[in-house]
Amino acid sequence: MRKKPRQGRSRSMVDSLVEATAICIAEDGLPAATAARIAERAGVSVGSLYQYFARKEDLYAAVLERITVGLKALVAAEIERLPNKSIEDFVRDLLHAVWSYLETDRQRYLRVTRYWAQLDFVAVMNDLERQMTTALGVYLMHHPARRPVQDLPTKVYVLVNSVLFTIVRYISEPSPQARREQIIECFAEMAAALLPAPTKRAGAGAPLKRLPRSPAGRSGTSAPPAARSVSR
Amino acid sequence: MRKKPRQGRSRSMVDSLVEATAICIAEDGLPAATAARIAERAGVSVGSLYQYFARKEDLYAAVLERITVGLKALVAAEIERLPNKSIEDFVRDLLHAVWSYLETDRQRYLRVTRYWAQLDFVAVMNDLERQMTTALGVYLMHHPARRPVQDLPTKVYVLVNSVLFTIVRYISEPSPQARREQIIECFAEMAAALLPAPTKRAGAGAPLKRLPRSPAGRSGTSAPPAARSVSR
DNA sequence: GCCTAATGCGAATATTTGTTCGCATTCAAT
DNA sequence: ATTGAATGCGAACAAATATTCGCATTAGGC
Repeated sequence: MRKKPRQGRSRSMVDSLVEATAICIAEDGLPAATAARIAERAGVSVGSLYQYFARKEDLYAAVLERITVGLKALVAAEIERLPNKSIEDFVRDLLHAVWSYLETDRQRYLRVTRYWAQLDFVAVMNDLERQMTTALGVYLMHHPARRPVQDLPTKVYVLVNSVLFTIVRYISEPSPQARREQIIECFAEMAAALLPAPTKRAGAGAPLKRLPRSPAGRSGTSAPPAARSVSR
Repeated sequence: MRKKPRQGRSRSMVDSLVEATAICIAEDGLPAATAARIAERAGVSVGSLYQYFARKEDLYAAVLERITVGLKALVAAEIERLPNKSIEDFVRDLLHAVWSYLETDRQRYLRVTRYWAQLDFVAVMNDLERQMTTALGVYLMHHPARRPVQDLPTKVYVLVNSVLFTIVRYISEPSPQARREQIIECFAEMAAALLPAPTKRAGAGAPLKRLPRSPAGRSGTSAPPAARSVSR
């Protein structure tokens, strides 16, 4: 950012500029998000735009930052609740939360994320991965299954990528065949298969049937005392 | 295409133009793939370019077409061999093939695919999905498991998207933690969990351990006749 | 109410890009 | 060798875009 907004009006202008950028990208695509159009949408002049953002890429970065902050907070909050849940419920709840978040404001964030290759979304995903890996690592240490989980980082890498990109892709073509609920269930199943749950019943590692969204996570595993959440 | 190349030299020019477009996109990104740059890379003039392609978007489409043809052929070939394999082996082999294909020529195709949102890659993915869904539907009809597979189209949708985007993402940031082999194994495991194999051994539905790439699929299942339902 | 720094403006500039057009060159059939 | 069509060229044009700059307006402390 070229200059810091000191007064109230300029702060709100910067804010509406970032928002306008997000709208432009979401509605007309990244190439159409030009300086002039963004300024117009924000109701300010281009001159004012360049007073706070040296290059238009900085605006893109600001949008990404805005998305990221919310996303990270949300994931952190879900991780906080992980110790009391089964992996399956954790994934289910996390996905519902993430999906809802990305869908706010007519899927604004979701549509922006389509251009991840040209924005710098990889950094965000790396963070998410790290966060998830350590959290799940701790969880699995406290809920040891008969069969230890191997290659946890790889599995998290695959799961995080799969989830995010599938959601993003879903808005590009909602596929009448697959509804949101089904997709989420599918991922819950996949995660449970990859990270075997702490054998709550003596049966096989694979989940038997998926219940119609159990009332609340609460699969009676009392969180072991030591080693709390792994917030960052 | 504006005009059809009749003579040999023009045909090869069109070809080198498409190739140059792919290289430009792969190496410097879609926004940098301008008409002038593409023509220069192809060693022809812009005038010649516009003699065969009315708009530069047509060039992008041609690149996508080129990628698609190979990809579809490859998938079709793997599907051909599906009946004699386990799901796990099928996924493993398919992924190796797809990955290798997308990696040819310094990952040229892979890098192009990053811009799927701006090219028209959704149509390709829809095709792949359809192809896979019917193939797996037939397979599951002939290899009924104890627990019937539900929501096959959804699962295929999720798997196809997950696989493709994870591969594409992998080249953006190879993630030292996860190597290619591990990722493929991971997907094989996921697929096997989602589409329960025809219980080759009496044990649980989930695969016990992943063997170090069994010599050849050949899971001796002589297709049972009757065929169970594959609910969709 | 005054004054200075902060803010806001939008016409103007310099590049970049997509696309066209008239002319030169080459091909292939005769 | 001749000839007409196909091909190739790149300067030229128009539109879009990023970014700047001098000037007008406003806010908030005194």
